[in-house]
Amino acid sequence: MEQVTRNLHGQKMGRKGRATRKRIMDVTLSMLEHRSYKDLTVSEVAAEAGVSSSTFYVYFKDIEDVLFACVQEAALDLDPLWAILKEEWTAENAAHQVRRFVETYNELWDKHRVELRVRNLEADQGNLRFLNIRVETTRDLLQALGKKFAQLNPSLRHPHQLAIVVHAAMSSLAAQHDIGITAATRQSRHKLNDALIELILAVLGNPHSSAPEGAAEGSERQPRQ
Amino acid sequence: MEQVTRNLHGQKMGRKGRATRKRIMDVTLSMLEHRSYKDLTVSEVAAEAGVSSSTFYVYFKDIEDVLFACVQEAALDLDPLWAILKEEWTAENAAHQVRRFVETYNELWDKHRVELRVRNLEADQGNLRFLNIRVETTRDLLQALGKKFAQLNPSLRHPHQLAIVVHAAMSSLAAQHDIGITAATRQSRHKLNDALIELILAVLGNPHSSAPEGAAEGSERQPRQ
Amino acid sequence: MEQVTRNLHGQKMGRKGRATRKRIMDVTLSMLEHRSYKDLTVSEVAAEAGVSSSTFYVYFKDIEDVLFACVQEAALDLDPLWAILKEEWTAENAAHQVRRFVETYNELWDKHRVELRVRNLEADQGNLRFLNIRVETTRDLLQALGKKFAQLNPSLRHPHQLAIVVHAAMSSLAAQHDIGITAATRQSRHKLNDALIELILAVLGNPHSSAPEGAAEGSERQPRQ
Amino acid sequence: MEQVTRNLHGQKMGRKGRATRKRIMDVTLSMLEHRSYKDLTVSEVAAEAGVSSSTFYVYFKDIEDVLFACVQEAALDLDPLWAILKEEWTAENAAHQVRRFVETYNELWDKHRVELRVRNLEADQGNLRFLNIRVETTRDLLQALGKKFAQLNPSLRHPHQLAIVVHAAMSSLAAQHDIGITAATRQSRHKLNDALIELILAVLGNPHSSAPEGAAEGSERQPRQ
DNA sequence: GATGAATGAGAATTCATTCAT
DNA sequence: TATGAATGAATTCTCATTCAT
Repeated sequence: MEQVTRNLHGQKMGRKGRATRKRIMDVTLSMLEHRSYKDLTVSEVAAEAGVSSSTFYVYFKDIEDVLFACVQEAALDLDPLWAILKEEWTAENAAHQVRRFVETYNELWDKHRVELRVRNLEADQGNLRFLNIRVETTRDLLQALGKKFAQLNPSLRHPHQLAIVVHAAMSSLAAQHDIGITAATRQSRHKLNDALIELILAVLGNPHSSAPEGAAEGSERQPRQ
Repeated sequence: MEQVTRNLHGQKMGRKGRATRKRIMDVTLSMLEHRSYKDLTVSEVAAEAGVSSSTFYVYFKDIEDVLFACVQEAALDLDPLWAILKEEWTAENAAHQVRRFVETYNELWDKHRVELRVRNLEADQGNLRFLNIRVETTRDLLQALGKKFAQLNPSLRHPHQLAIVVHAAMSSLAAQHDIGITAATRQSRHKLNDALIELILAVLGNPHSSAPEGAAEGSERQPRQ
Repeated sequence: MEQVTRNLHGQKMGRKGRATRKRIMDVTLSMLEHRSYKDLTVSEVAAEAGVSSSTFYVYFKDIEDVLFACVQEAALDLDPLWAILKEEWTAENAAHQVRRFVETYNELWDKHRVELRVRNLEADQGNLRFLNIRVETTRDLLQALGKKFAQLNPSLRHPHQLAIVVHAAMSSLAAQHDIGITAATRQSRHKLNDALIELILAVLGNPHSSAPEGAAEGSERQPRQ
Repeated sequence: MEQVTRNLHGQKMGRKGRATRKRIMDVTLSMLEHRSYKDLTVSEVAAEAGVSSSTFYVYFKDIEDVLFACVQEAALDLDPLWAILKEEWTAENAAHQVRRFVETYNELWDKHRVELRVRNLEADQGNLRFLNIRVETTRDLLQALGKKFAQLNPSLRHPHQLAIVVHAAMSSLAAQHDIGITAATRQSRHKLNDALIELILAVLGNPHSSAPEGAAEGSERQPRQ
């Protein structure tokens, strides 16, 4: 992904220009934490960013344009997941690796919640460029995850589809989790992760049970089956 | 859910009024099959429904209001799922019942795709009334599903959470499936369902293999390992 | 002023019809106690009166029409003032009569505040029928008042103009007095009346000082000059 | 009263912006000379000012908002009255000063008739910001006038209330005077002023007779009794 | 005597967008 | 690099008003 270096007027951006552009992006994201996408206006974003709306148009075509830029940026941030996938997954550490994968995935959603939510929202409605970037950023990852599954349990009939399903569950849970943040729902996030992991391990042949590592947060004792 | 009997002008609705109201709802849903929610306008909807936009405002406050009414209506249509949950789930028929549940769930999404997508989209953005109706319509269902899981596999640590996770996967898959409908994606839908079912059965202790029943639509039958 | 006996559809009004018509008038007046005339709508008035807006049009052409009817009704209620003017005003009872006149005038405003305010508001903006009814209801009264003035102090250069001026003061004070009703402003109303009466008596040659009759309300003792 | 420096879009107003804003205010006032307040529309005002209605909303929220700005401006124009109140009022010149005060007051109404009428109309209906500005602009003035009264006639029981009453009369007369301008009513304005002045002087102890100074316009001079 | 139902007409309002500076 | 100023073009929205029942 090449660096954006010129604004929409074709001018090379200097330090100040880049700062303004970044500010608009940041402000847009932070506004979306509390407001609905469909009600966000250029003037409001500009005002919040401390520039006039004319200035907005120096850097972006419209709000969607800003958000696409944000989504692109967020898409670069998959390294932590790849790191895990590049390690060895064995019957012995599968439980551990699966847990790390799920938790890292959640962390990425926490970090890029707004961008990912917008990406999915647009993609689900058929917006092509968001659909593409979702496919592109997910495909290889799910491919790799599917391979891990296949390798851990060679008898799986659809390892790749399984990866897709697991991913569907993860992203759906991650997308919902922060709504109405309360101690109660926070707690249950861990339980949901535990359930998800249990599910995955079961299909992988459940090589080893997985005790949650930071087991402090209210997940109940687990009678070994 | 009590019957709506008065329009926004406080008039009692007669047959004609109810028909007009319904027409606006239907038209809104069908337009959303091909257009983005945030670009839908009252004037367009009204025109498409064959009424003036003033008439629109006799029955609804805005587009969101129409959609909420649609979501409410769709929420009443859960009987098919409840029917399955009210049957006996045994080790012998678990595979069968799980498959029926998943497929029925998919059918409901196919029938109410637009309403459910909008419901989730608004809920995910924190819109309270959509959030509430989502919780309300899902809660008891997942409770019941969790019980089935617990009963089939008493050693499950988090049967209820498992139901939530399974539901997350189902709805995420169902929500995405129609984008760019092609023979290819249709096929993969069956594969994804198979994978999902495999996943569920695995965690339930995989009592019996599940061969897809209506195997007509190109999903490969694969004799178990 | 002949009785209104037919509605705008030309139908003779029976008991029920007259009741509905009256209800609309009453409701309009009472709404104007707390809302601005220019924001009042037919639908709101109708709703408040418990009828549909179609029904409104059976009895009145528009809101102004209702109000004009109200103003006409209020205009019939000048007898208390005429009663005082028909009595004898002598040097001895002048103070007493002036005070009665002023206080009775205030009572009429308290009773018909809304109608009179609307009448003046429309008249001041040049609305002819309101202008006329104001002139008609005031003319003879002021004529008579001027005569009393002339009779009590024959040296007055402009007794009639004086009556007009006095009336201007009275109505202006009466119109403002209820704004922000507090114990404080209520009290000051009596003081203002005292001042007004003092003014009138002064120009009448101040035949006898006028001690406020119900002297309870905080008006100070009055050193004789 | 601090200078308005930003428009409703938050932009700093430059020369051009200020001019446009002023033009809208001027046009609004002049339209109200011949039209009723409640029928004035934003589109009409904008058109008359030679701008689009969008431009109107750059500077004002609605018509009331324009008018409030006008009223604020008019409220600054009380210097001529203050000038008179800062002079010495003696038994010898009282008649002269009172006449000057009354006539100057009338001139201010002639100059700001529309603003003042709207201010009173809104205030009388309970509109708070108009109520406040009326109180604020009148309070000190009446205070000062009351002091003059008290000083000229120390035996007055309610000099301040007297000032209020006198003001009520003045403003009521001034407000009505232009309705149906005719030679006849013009003449009577002078007579009414004369009557008012006579009234005031009477209560002040009538130190000296007051012959109208600019006696050209048909008001009869009447040598005192 | 009353009112559902619908709407025409126009007014309010919003907003993205342009352009000269 | 930034922004006042202005607006076109919709869109929303309101309301009085009509008419058939």
